[in-house]
Amino acid sequence: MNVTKRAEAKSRNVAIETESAKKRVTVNDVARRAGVSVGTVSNVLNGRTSVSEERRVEVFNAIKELGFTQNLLAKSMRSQRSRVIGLCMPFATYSNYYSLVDALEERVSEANYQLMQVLSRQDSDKEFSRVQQLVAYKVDGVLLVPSLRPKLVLDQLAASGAPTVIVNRPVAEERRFDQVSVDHRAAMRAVTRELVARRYRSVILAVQYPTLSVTRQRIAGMIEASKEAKRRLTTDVLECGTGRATFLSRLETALKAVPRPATIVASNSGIASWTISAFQKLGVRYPDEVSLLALDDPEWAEIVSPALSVLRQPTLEISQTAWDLLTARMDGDRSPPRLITLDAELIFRDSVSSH
Amino acid sequence: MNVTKRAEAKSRNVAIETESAKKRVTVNDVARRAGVSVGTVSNVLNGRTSVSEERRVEVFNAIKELGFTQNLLAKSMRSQRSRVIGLCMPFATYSNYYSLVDALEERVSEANYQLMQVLSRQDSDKEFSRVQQLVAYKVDGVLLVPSLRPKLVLDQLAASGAPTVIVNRPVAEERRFDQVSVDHRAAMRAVTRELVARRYRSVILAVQYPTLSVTRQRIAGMIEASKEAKRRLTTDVLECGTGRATFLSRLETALKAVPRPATIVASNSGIASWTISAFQKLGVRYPDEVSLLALDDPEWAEIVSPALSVLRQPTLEISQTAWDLLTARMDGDRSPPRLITLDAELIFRDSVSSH
DNA sequence: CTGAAAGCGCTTACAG
DNA sequence: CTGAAAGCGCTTACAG
Repeated sequence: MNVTKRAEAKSRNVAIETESAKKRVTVNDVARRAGVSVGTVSNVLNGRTSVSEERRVEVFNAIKELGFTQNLLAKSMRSQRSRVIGLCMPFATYSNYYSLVDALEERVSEANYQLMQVLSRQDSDKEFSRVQQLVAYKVDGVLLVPSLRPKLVLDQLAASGAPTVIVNRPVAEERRFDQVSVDHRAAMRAVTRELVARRYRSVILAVQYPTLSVTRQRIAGMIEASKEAKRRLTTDVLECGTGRATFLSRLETALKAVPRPATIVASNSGIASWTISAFQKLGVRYPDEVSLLALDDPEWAEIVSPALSVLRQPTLEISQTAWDLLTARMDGDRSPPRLITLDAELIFRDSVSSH
Repeated sequence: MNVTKRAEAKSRNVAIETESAKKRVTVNDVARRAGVSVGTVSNVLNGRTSVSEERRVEVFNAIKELGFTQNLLAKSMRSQRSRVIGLCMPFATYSNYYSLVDALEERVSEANYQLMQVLSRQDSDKEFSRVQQLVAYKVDGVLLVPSLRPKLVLDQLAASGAPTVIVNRPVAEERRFDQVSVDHRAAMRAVTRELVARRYRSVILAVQYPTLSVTRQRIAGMIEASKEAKRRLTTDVLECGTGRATFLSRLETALKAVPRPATIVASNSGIASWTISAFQKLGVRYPDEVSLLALDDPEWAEIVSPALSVLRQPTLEISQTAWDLLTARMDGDRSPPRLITLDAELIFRDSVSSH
């Protein structure tokens, strides 16, 4: 109905400018008004130097008088550049992710691009179809925080030829795209070493997705550090399950079996929050009985008491690096894909005691 | 360089399918392969019934063989419908906002639309230019959480004719667009009444943006409730300022002047978090000395201790309603704009004592 | 420096 | 049910 209305309004009577008839002003109208050709209008619009000052002024006047705005869809289509960036990530509601969105939106919009955002919700089928849409909209580039099984989506991106940067979650064996993330293995090694130095006897890594590349790297880092330790250190991985109730009982069991003093390392702030709840319910006092550390840095870390120790992800640096890599690719950079790792910052607060 | 490369690859040699020559498969190629016209391919693609089963199969085979994917830019341009929704909000990093993004992305993508997201960062100039971009990309509809001074952007949207729904922050005197939000005045009235019933003698509303419509409505609600109260209730508004240090000293001053028992009502979870920090620094114990309540519901409300009392925003309901309104408008609904208000849920936890 | 023409990849009446 | 043609609103070589 809307469309029919528009179609009517448009049929051969461009001159009409009634309130009701939705004026659809194009470069043609501007050209006519300014007494130049559409090519010249286009040249003015795109800031090409080849237009005389006099005509430029005429064109700008016509644009103002007619209230013309460029149709970016048409422009994208003709110039084969959409100036749209696709962003696909598993979630929007974790600190790690919305901080990234915030930082990327800044980069992207300052470079005069738009952000088209989709969520995979950690489901690789959804991820595939969402990214397919992005590709079909001819985004100039894709920023991807991959799901658990990103093989198909990555094949799809490779086939599409869309410049792509993998962010935050490295994909092992993937050599077609740039990747930027924290070195999760080194970070977890550093965390574990620090716990050893503080005379902890056990570390439990609480994870949500055991098969996730990030998780595996963290486990590897934890084990490395425990092997090289002079003191004996028990390490364990706790699968959190999908519900709070499950987690609560698993945590309770795990705590019984573990040599003290022990630390729970929560792989994200969601789990850290579950853990604190669980501690409250179980009557476990931290850090007196068990310590706690989270592998990302929620905004509430300092207002819970005791304050939460965290590994702070370098979100700004990650987003800046990802954007730089992506723009280089969009500008035609054909050099071999790069794997960039950044350092996270370890911040100890009251939730881990010093012994 | 990228563009030149593509242009080369495309010049008249569609048949070539070398690895290097980026195949750009179009409906023309599909039509040729299937031995039908492009019109028929289009009809198949759009699920029109007017195509014989036999041809449909041929077309689908050709699509599969050639690895064809529709160019949604071209489709949008020709059909005058982009199936893209523009979303503009001030921030991405507050619970209120990222929950909304999450819920809206679900609605939007299930309806086979895409989300183009921009942030105004509470700056009306930025808001204006970002929304201009959205309009220029011919989004089919706009969801707007307005900034402080949204007049120009709303005029712009009205002029563009893009169906628009104002979300979360109602704009007074605005009658051109649908609006959906919590009735902030009623909600604050309810909060205040409840505090009166609990024998509180003073309420301080801590706000970030005194001129924001939401803030003014809340103040009005607070004052209404205080006037109707049988017991005397002191009400005050505390401007938080832009930095934590400023806030800390202002809060300290405010607390001295106020009759006890008193409650701080934080207008969002960010301020609630600042307040908790400030309490910790000032050695103020809540709720013993002062109570605390936040007007949105961060995920950390239950893990701080004492647990935070909140007014929970009906994010899911808001996003569902906004989406319903928007789709109706996009489908041509021309009925008078509606102003829909939803109820928020008041949840008392330990941060407000019962006296 | 400027204009006329072709074309980006689709959809949409309109004949047949 | 199907095809040929026009056109969405731009940009881009190419003449002049």
